[in-house]
Amino acid sequence: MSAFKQKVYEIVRNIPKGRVVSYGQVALMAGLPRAAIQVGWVLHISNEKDKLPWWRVINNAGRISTTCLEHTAQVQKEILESEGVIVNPKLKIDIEKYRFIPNVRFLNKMKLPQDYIHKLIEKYSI
DNA sequence: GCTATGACAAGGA
DNA sequence: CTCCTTGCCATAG
Repeated sequence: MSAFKQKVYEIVRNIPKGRVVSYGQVALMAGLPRAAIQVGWVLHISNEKDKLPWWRVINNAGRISTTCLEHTAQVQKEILESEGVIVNPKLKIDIEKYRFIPNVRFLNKMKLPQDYIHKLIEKYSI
């Protein structure tokens, strides 16, 4: 398994219940700022969906964007709502209200280079 | 190594 | 707000 996949798994596993993140955020935390689409791919092909809170990952527009036939957007909506996240009928979520902002300790856990972490802190003041 | 494929993102129309 | 286009980059074949 690639390091990228492992990081994605670890990050997604650590998203708190009732919070959400965007694909781009996960990519950023995995060390690949522009690999958002790959994050979706990793979740899509993952055979550990039962261990991963994949439903807490949505796109940056605050919309559920899965096309997976086994785990539909409707299913994702219901799981999120069961965690207290409000999803409107058009699958839209107030992402800024529920967005999970990682702290420095969380980033350190991801084993990213120190200078990369400092960049993130600088750029996003987290 | 090259091409096609996306559970994406950002900006324009 | 909703489409559409362009840029992106890890994988699969």
